[in-house]
Amino acid sequence: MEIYEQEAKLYKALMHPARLAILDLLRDGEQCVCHMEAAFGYRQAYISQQLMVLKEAGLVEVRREGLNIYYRVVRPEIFGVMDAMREVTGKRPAAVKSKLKACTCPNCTGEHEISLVQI
Amino acid sequence: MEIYEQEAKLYKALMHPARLAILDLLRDGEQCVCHMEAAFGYRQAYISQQLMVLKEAGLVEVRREGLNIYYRVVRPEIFGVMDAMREVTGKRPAAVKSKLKACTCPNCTGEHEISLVQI
DNA sequence: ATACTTTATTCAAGATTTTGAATATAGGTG
DNA sequence: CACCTATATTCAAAATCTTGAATAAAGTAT
Repeated sequence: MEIYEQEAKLYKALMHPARLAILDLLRDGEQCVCHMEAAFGYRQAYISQQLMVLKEAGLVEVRREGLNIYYRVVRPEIFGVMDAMREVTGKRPAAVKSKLKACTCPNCTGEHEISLVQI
Repeated sequence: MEIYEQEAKLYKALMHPARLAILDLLRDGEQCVCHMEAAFGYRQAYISQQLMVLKEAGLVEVRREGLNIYYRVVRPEIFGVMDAMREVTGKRPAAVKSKLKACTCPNCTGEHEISLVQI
């Protein structure tokens, strides 16, 4: 039964709305924590806690660049799981382009456009 | 964010080894509770509790036939989620043919062979 | 060094899950 | 009806999850 235990742990990592939202935001590549604050309006400590859960599950990894810390998904197959779940519910989340104004990371201030969550 | 909440509830239903095992057993059609007792060695009350979780999540439904009660999956798309998760872990569970000896339901006593979990 | 920014950790109270034990219910049989 | 069998429900203690508040740490800039 230990395979089921391993799977159960991964489902547990997905078992939270904020973590699902974070993973969706990471679909098109790494994002800094400030992005997630700006996108969702959660407090920083809260996001950091949820990111730790994803990291302990082995789903994301971290990279530091100056002041900012970027998270990325290291098991892209997890998006297959999320897509399959949307076949069950029949719904998909809206893009999160809105309310990204407050982010101050170098990727966002000025030059490039905000990346969307395209599903 | 309510879509994420709905998804999170479904992941929560999958977040338990016993429930994953039960769903695998239901891959090839309905099974009575006694099957699950025989297949996994869990006590009856325990299985019944896990089945209630799956039922409340809307993943399974029930049919009574005489003394026996048969559960079946009503959202087969959930198997797509489970298969996708096995792409993440790279492992798949073994068939559960073994230890089904003790089951006494009419489908098992004598006439037909036990159905396997074929993935 | 000092101050500031970004992110991480710790702590604790409340909520929820897990699990076993005991008991209840519902249908079948004699 | 009395009894048996198969399954469901209830209850409670232990474990875990959630969430906010406070604080720490690590890097940058002056």
